[in-house]
This record gives sequence, structure tokens and C-alpha cells, in this order.
Amino acid sequence: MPGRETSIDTIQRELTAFARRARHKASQLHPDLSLVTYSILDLINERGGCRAADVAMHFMLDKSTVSRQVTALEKLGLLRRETDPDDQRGQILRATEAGLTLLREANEQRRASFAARFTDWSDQDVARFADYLARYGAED
Amino acid sequence: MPGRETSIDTIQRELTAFARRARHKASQLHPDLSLVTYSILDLINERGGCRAADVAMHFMLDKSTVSRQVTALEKLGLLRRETDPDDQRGQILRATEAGLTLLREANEQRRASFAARFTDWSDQDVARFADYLARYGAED
DNA sequence: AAGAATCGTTGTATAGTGCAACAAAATTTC
DNA sequence: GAAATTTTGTTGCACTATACAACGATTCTT
Repeated sequence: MPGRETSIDTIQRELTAFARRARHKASQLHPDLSLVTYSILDLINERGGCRAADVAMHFMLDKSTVSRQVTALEKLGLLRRETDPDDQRGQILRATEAGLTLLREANEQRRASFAARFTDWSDQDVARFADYLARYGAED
Repeated sequence: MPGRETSIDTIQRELTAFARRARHKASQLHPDLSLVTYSILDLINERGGCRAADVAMHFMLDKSTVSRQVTALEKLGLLRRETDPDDQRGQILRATEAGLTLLREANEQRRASFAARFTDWSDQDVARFADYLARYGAED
């Protein structure tokens, strides 16, 4: 077994390499939905509607960035904004039907693309890898 | 053990979440070296010198992008280019002393930041996680 | 009621990226 | 061996993503 330091270096390098490639892959996988817009749409869907401020917080993005992305998504008809009845400053973002459809398609493509990389992995190895990643991500 | 599909979804989600935050974290970790420039410098160091085309291939970047990043790194004095004696079209990129120093510092900060997340992981789990990531990355 | 905080928009600037056109060198083809 | 093709890198151009700052509207705190 390699040393702990070496292993941590490997983890660091591999995760960074993945991050570097992620944008490119996302654009290939669903050209009409960038990594950012996909992630935003996915988040508001998962949350069942949320505010721009929540999105900004979650992705560590400036509110102006989110504002522009949301405007773009709205123009594409993928989400709509409703003024929050409890706080007229804010808006509740919700995916439209078209947004949900696109999101489902994108998720399907992503899943297929990921699955293809694991064809020669055993079920056990896939499960363990997922566990480790989840454990890692949970510490965020 | 969860189903294979579920595990793959987890892997997909966790890796994507990491990618979304990576740029921001990198800029916080070492403000003088972006995720891209850091990655490029790290790669040419690890390879003991390589060509711009290798960098582009490895990170799936356009050669023009790499060309500009390399120019920037050279202006900062972090790497130098040597014409490849065996092929005068190409250049061999090598980190300078200043580049190596900066890289060491950045790596130290990154390692510390990463290591902090593994304090409650056993050596064996860290090693296995590293193995899985390396195996995943190798299929690129 | 006054001041402070929050939410979102817009103006401005910058970095990162891809594509296309190009130049130089090497390789292949005839 | 000359011509065509491929490889390697640069530059011009366009566009996206991003942050920061200033702002207006609203809500919260005293």
C-alpha cells in the first residue's frame, strides 16, 4: 500500500483533472445546456423551487452570475420566476415542463455516459467507489 | 449494497458537485495560480517536460487555449520553452525554478487542504479511494 | 420611524475557451 | 525528389462565465 501522503496526492490530482475536463464533457454531452445551467436547473428541480440566493450560496457563485444565468434559462423557457408572496424582494425559481423534460434527457445521457466507464468494474467496486465519493462530498 | 445504477448516480453527482466548486476553491487556495495554470504546470512537471499538444490532449483543451496559457506562464517566469531538437515544430515545456517553487507551495497548500478532509479516514480507505480515482481517471 | 440587512439587476472588466486561418516543419505519397 | 498531407503552435475574433461595485426595492431590527 502506498503512503498516505502519496494517496492524498493522487486523490488531489485525479479530482482536479476531472474538474478540468468536466466543462468540456458537459458541453459534449448536452450542447444546449452548459454545466452551469444544467446544475442550476438540477438544483431548483431537486429543491422543488428555490431562490437565486440559494443557488448562489450552493454553488459559491456571485448573485450577479446567477441572475444572468437565470435570465438566460427563463428566455429559453426552461424555468419561470414567481414573486415570493412572503417576501416581495425575492423570487421563487421553478423549472417549467420544458425544463423538466430537458433535465430528464440530460440526466439520462449523463448516466449512460458515466455507466459506460464502469463496464469492466465489478458491482462491488462501483459501490465502494460511490461510498468513498459520497463520504468525501459530505464533508463539504 | 445499493444497486449499481444508484451507485453510478452517486458517482456522477459527487464528481459533478466537485467540479462545480473546483475553480472557486482553487482561486481561494492559491490566488496567484488559477486552476488551469496550476494544472498545466503540474502536468509538465510530473512529465518532466512535455509539449503543448500533450497538455491540450490531456485536459481536452483547444491548442489555442494552451498556447495562451503557456505564454502567460512564460511571461510570469514559471516555465520556459525549448525547441525540440528532434522536431523543430514542437517545443518542450519545462518548469523554471520559480515555477517549481510556486508549484511546491501550491501543492503544499492543496495537500493540507485535502488532507484536512481525510483526518477521520483510515490509511486503507484513503489508499483505496486513491486507487479507484486513478482507475477511473485512467479510462479517459 | 430610521438605519441596517437582504434580494435581485445592471454596468464594467477580466479570464477562459473554441474555431478558423495561418506559418513552419515533418511525413507521406507519387 | 517534389508535391501533397499532417502535425505543431500562434493569432484574430467571438462568446461565455465570472466577480465586483453601485443601485433600487423590500424587509428586518431597534
